[in-house]
Parts: sequence; structure tokens; C-alpha cells
Amino acid sequence: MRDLGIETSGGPAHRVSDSIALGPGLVLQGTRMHFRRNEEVFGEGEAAEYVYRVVSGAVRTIRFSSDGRRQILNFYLPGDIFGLECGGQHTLSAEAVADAEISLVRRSLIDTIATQDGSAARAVITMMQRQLQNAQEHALVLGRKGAGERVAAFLLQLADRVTSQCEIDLPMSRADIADYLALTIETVSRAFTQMERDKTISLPSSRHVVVRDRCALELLEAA
Amino acid sequence: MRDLGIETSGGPAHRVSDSIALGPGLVLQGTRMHFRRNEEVFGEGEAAEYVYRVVSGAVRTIRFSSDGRRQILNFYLPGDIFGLECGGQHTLSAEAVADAEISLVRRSLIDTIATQDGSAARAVITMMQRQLQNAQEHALVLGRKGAGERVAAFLLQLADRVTSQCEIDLPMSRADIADYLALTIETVSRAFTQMERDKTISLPSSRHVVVRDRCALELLEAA
DNA sequence: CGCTCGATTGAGCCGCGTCAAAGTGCGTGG
DNA sequence: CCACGCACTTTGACGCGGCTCAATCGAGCG
Repeated sequence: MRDLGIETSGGPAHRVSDSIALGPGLVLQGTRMHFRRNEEVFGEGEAAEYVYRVVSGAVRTIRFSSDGRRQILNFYLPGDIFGLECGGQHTLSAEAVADAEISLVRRSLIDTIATQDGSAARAVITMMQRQLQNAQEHALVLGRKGAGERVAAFLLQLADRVTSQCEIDLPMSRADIADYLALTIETVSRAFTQMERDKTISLPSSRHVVVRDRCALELLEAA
Repeated sequence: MRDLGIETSGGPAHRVSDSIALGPGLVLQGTRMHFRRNEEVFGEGEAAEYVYRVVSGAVRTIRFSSDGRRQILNFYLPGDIFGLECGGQHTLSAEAVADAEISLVRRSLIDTIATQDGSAARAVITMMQRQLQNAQEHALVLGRKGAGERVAAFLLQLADRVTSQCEIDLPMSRADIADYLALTIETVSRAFTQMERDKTISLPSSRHVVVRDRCALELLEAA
């Protein structure tokens, strides 16, 4: 938002700068790294040394339930910041959904600055608030919506994060969507097909969605 | 934890002090208020003026999905702090589960202090991290566990927050548990009954649970 | 051209929600 | 002290949405 570039959930650009801003005139230059599709950025249990910003590509954060099924907790697109959720140790892992450039800033550096500069500390708190609200919204979707509504909510959420608000390039597979929405790939696929049949969306290819009737989608989400 | 009393998730005592600690030697005395069972502490959309700490009783935070069904996002017991999740405006509402004494501290006061004192800012960030991890754990439970596993997870979570780790006094109704776990009251009730049949717990009364076999409960949770 | 991986489609089943009816505990008033 | 009413809980019967299993389809690539 504004000039800060601290948004954790609003990266419309295909490719963005690799610095993390903590306030006006306080911008941290990160180290840029490249990750291949499905490569791990960090793993559950590792020491949390860095905070990350997506420059290009996309990232997912993962946790596994005790019986081994995976739950995707969030997707991060260019401009989004991730890796803040933890104390000293990561409680989840992060992987590249597609090839991604990611900018790393040392957590100790951010800690130091946040301790000295009040407005930087507030920037960090604001980022975490956004993450927290995301997680709560996610819990609401998983708890209270049926399959079609979940997929609709997912598409709307994605549409709002992309420049062209009605044409979406999905960086993730059906399996990723399923594990994010706590459904199976079959159910996700059927939901897409149904929406296409209803002229709510069209699917030129399986990774490319065109929203033809946003209202219908919003109606579906509410269900 | 430690001497700070900033824990958001660990209030074993039936009744605790009403101050919020932001660091060693930095303790904010709150204004104590009383809320009746089911009374609203704050509502979605209201300006977020305060941060709250449960002194006695219990509190739930709520959000409604677009079709009107409610989802309980968290329960707060004595010692827990809530109301941090928002920016300027509450994105959820909070109600007393049972009669509760709650201590209020002005958000502006905390903001001011956090801006000036680095360690206070870190205390706030730590509290938010804990909230965030709670929310993510909750999403994992809702997404990946069946009915019995959810109830088992709920009981274990509660058992860990109570002094007597095997005797739990539930401050909330079956309906509250159901809305927290995204189940129906009937399903929650059946899960309790089943556990009692399996000698995993006993139910001297519907609000009083005795954990007889914690291992079995942990096994159930994993499912 | 044929292989492989992901996506789609279909058939059948099961867990949990829905609806309905008792059962239980507690506060209130007679 | 007991009778009644109300709110909450438990239990049962049944239906449906989404999962499972299996086959087919389609696109990218060697």
C-alpha cells in the first residue's frame, strides 16, 4: 500500500523490486536467490534466519497433519512477504510453486531495526496483522464453506491480487489448489468444470482462468 | 511465558492478575470490566480501541460467513490476551462464553510505548506470532481432520492449558465447541460419547471431562 | 510418434449433516 | 420441598456432498 511496499497480500506485478521497506526512507536491500519449481525455501523446524519477499514466481507455505496429509496455508505472489510467522524456529515449510526469485533479508537485521525505530516496528506489526487476518479468513473458508464456494472464494481472492482483475494465470496445479482448500483434485476439477458450464468462467487452458461473470462468482462464494 | 505474563495461550489459573506486561519492569495496569455470559466485548466493524486480557471466565472470538453461519476462531481463558489481530478496526467480534472479568488497556497507549521501547514492541510481536500460529494450527485441524480427531485435538489443547492436566471444566457449550471445530452439536456429542465408551475419557457431567487415557487421545488426534 | 504427468470424468461409497424425539439438569414459583 | 418449564444434551434414522477408485483425455517433450 502507499509508498511503503510492505504489502503482504497485494502483488499485482509479474515482477517487483527485491527490497523490503519498513517505513519512509527505510528500505532494506535483500539478497536475491533463485528457486526451482518445488524446491524448498525453508523447512519446518529449521532456525528462522530470514524474512522473504517474492520477486517473481510464487511460493506456498505447508504444514503436514499427523497422518501425513499436507495442508497449504498460503500462496505468496510477487510483492508478498513471508516467513514472519515464527519465533526462533520455523513452524511450517515453504516451497516454490513455480520457478521463483526471492529476496532474503536477515531477521536479526529487521529485529535490530525494529527495536530501534518505532515506525519500523509498526510496519512489522502491520504485516503480521495482515497475515493473521489471512489465516483467520482461511479458517472461516475451510470451516464454513462447501466445495464450490471454496473454489469461488479462491478465484476471487486471486483475481483481486492480479492486475487484470478478470484474467488469472494460475501458477499452481490442481493438487496445490486442492491442498489449499482442503479438497481433492477431483472435486476442484469438477468445480471448475461446473463454473465453465454455467458461463461463470472460461478455461482456455487448465492454468488460465477468465472470469466472465464476477457477480455470479460472488454469489457462489456466499452460498 | 517466563516472568512476563504475556502468554496468549497459557492461562492455567482460574483467576489471574489484570495487568498486561510488555517487558521486565513494564507492566500496564488495565481497567477491569465485568461481562455477562453471551455479552459482546466488541463487535466486527467497531473501532479497535483496546487490547484485552481475560482475568476470569472465558471469551470466544467469532466471525460469520456470508450465509450467516458462525465460526468461532478462538477461545481465551484466564491470562490470555486478545484483540490484537486488527488494524484500526475489528475484523471479528468477541463475546463472553461465561461470566468474565476482563482487563482493558488502551491500544493507543500500547502503540505509544511500543514505538518508544524496542523490547515492548518485541513483546507485542511475540504475542501476535503466537496468535498467528494458533490460527494456522486451527486451519490445519479444520482442513485435515475428521470429526473424532478434531474433538480429540480440542480436548488435548484444552488439557494443556489447564493446571490439572487431566480434569477439564469446559466453560463452553456443545454449540460453542461445534462452531469452533466446524461440526454440528450432534457430531460433537457423538464423539464425546464414543470416547467415553472407549474409556478414553469420562464425563461426570456434560461440562466436566476427565482424561483417562491421554495416549489414546493423542492417537485419536493423529488418525 | 509415443511417453509421461496432470487434468477430467464417471461410478459407488461413507462420514457427517439434517431432522426428529427423548432425556437431563437447573432455576423458578407455587 | 416439589412441580414445572426451559435450555442443553444425547440418541436415532436417513440423505447428500465430497472422497475413493478407476479409466480416459490432453498437452508438453524427447
